[in-house]
Amino acid sequence: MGRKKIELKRIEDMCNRHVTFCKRRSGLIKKARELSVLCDVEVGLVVFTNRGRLYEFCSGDSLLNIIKRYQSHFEGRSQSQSPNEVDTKEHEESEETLMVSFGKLLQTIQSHVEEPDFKKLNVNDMVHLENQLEASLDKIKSQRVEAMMENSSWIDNMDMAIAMVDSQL
Amino acid sequence: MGRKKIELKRIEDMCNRHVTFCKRRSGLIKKARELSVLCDVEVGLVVFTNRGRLYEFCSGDSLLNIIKRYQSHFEGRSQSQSPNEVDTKEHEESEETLMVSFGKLLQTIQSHVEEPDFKKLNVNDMVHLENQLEASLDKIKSQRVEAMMENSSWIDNMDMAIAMVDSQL
DNA sequence: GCACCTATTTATAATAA
DNA sequence: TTTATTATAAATAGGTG
Repeated sequence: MGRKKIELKRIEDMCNRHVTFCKRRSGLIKKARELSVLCDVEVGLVVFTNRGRLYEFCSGDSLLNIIKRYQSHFEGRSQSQSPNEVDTKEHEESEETLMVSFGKLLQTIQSHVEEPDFKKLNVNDMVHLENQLEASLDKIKSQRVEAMMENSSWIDNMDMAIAMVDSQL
Repeated sequence: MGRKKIELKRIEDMCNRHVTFCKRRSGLIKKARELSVLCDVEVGLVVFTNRGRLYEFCSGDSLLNIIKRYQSHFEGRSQSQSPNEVDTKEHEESEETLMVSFGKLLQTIQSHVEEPDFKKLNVNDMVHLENQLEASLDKIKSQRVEAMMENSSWIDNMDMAIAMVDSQL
């Protein structure tokens, strides 16, 4: 709905993409609010930019409440995949290999970080490292998700586990 | 956008309300998908009817991941400050502090990875580590983007830099 | 980044099936 | 509930300040 019809794919021009993001983000939030008011339903919405910026909307007090409600919706059953955009990834890579390469990657990054002039690290190198780290993270996540599928009681002791890790860090 | 303009308040006629809900719900989800594709952002959306029925959308694998990311966004600060439509950007953190904490995080993960029974690491711990790593990555990225803004010639020697890093890894 | 503009495209209200 | 129609209201692409 504009001067021109646009394709449904990532807008490549970064500047244009950002302008469109600003406009459509506010449009989406407006629609979410209208739906919640007109139809008397609870709506929760979160948007993460790739820079890690967060935008959110919720119809009630706090999104955390809606999230709780969402999570409790799945308690006691095996986690089913969300119907949208089902992921078909390749899980062929062995866990062993995956972890070794991830470890090496971490070492490389660590050595960079430990350098006193890390801040002067070439920005291009950082981009590359970020991308590799992200890719590794994705693979590990997908493996974890698989593990979760097999052990559906994982959510029960979540709080305890988080507390434990917190104390370690 | 219809034959008539309607007020922004709860539709009292239950039948009409439900028809409107069906139409607008699908419209909202369509908009959410478009935003995520066009602007390359992560979007999570949940809708609860007052009868407890759930409708959801997310741009990635699972809403649970987006929720985790959302929750980790608020870790380590005063809780319960999540007002609607708030742009939560905190770039106040000094680069120095940022890199130190990132380094510590890497060390922690590294020690986990190096353990022989890393594969048996509790899945919940891994989720937590993933989230922290992701958050750190986001912050570093945004700082890098800022740096790029100031030095716009960065793209020129991108290929060379990537080749260099490749040979290091 | 935001506010405004205008030509177009989209969403949808009313209605019926 | 979903689907189709169609007149109309809204959203928004591209642009300017």
